[in-house]
Amino acid sequence: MKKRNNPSKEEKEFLEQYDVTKFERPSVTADIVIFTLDDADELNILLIKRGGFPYKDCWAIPGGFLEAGKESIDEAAARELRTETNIDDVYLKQLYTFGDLGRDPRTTVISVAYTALVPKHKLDIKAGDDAKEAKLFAIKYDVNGIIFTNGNTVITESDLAFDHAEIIKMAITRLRNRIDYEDDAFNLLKNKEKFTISELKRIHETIKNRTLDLPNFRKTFLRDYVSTGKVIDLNKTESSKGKPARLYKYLER
Amino acid sequence: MKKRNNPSKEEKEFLEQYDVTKFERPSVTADIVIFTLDDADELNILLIKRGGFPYKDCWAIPGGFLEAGKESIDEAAARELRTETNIDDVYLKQLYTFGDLGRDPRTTVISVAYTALVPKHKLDIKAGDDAKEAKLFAIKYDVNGIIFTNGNTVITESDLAFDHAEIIKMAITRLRNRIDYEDDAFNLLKNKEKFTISELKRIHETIKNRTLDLPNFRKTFLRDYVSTGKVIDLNKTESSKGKPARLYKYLER
DNA sequence: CCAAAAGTGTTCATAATACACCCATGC
DNA sequence: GCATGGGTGTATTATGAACACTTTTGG
Repeated sequence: MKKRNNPSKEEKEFLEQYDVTKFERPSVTADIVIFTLDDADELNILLIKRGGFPYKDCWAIPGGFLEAGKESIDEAAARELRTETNIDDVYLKQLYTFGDLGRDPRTTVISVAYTALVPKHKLDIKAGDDAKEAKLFAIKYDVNGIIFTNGNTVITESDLAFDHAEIIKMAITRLRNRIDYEDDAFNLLKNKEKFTISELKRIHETIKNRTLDLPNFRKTFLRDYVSTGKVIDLNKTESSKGKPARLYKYLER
Repeated sequence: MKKRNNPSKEEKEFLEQYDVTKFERPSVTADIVIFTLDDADELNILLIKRGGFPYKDCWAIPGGFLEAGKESIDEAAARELRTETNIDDVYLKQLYTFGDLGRDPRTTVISVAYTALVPKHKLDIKAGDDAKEAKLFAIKYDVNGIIFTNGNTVITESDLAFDHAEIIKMAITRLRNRIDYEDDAFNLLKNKEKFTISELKRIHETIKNRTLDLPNFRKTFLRDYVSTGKVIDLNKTESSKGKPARLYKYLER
């Protein structure tokens, strides 16, 4: 926090008498779009089934009210992520703030939305306070737009609570736009310290929703990451089927 | 707003009894970084001198509290912009939401920051409620970082209230990153319906803080805007000094 | 030997950059 | 005619995409 230059006695008195009820205040929530890749390399999102009103039994992205004075909004988002998935220290970035009138039927609720990128094995999903269920859903598209599937369950945009469909769509768009010039994709690797070019390519393919050419992907990877020192070549290989693949390690910051 | 599927009687009762005081609520403000170009084609920002505590007599970006229930945050931002500059219908986009603990000494204040791009002649600057003065400042840089100058007045980062220096710096960075692939620059033209390539080039140069090559700028302009139909050639010219320049018109959306 | 996946090399189209030079106006 | 800014053309290099081909493993 920025340091202030000598608050005067006058100012101190003002602050002590400041009436916190002077303005009509909204509630503020931190809501999180949690992305991961499933074993079939499909983009998944964590949704919870709401246990309470409003939108009881509708699916929603996890989130919760900011406890004003106790935590920053970033901390509120991190707390919600921890509550729902038992993880800490993952990619968690602010997406956008939603504050239309009537987006929550109770009262004015400003939602500060975040995007989290998490490798699936780190997720320990548990339904939080207000949630009956919490599940991962694959993101697919059909004529009517985006859909979310998990086994027999199919969720459409209109099945989602509040304006969460809009939030999710913005999160996907942002993720797609960022992937070519930001390091976001590395956060979805099973292991950032030991991965192959093909693994990283599959993440890019999932996010962009199209196949990529491996030789070309390799070329740009070597140019943009290895040559610049952001990624180091471990000089080791790993084999499964076919020719053993070279292993790389992503260096944070 | 999304339509909800048949709120049950049970849900209606819940909503009627909902206690709005259940959670500790923060205050929410909409604060605006207003950019314009002065007659010397320098990037300017509107700052106000705070008339009340906290940070009395410090310079700040204009903004004000969201009147929850009466307006959306976007509307609050538009209202603040109108109050301070008497303008409507200009570029106004959400930038980022700032919600660190202690960023406002009174109480928890979440600030939803916006960026406005306005041609200077549209600005009718007036000091609002809480402001003693409102003035445009040229944005410059020196060893200690960003500074704001207007005649003899020089404002440094530490002269700004709250975390407004951080907000302004983020706004500049975002503006710079967007200018190559978004149409933002057109909003700073004196007249979007009638402008020359050189006028647009000067805006790009100001924002990027470096000179550009006119032949190359023209080429990309013709390729990205004229050929795509986003801008039309008016087939007219305007002369001042040197060869008369061809006039273009930007088509909104 | 064969399938499968990794890795190399070549070609082509497009884009960014630098810069030499010509054009139309006012004075 | 000459200074001034507008406008054209060309060469160089970087980037993105398509694709043919080779290499190394497991079975």
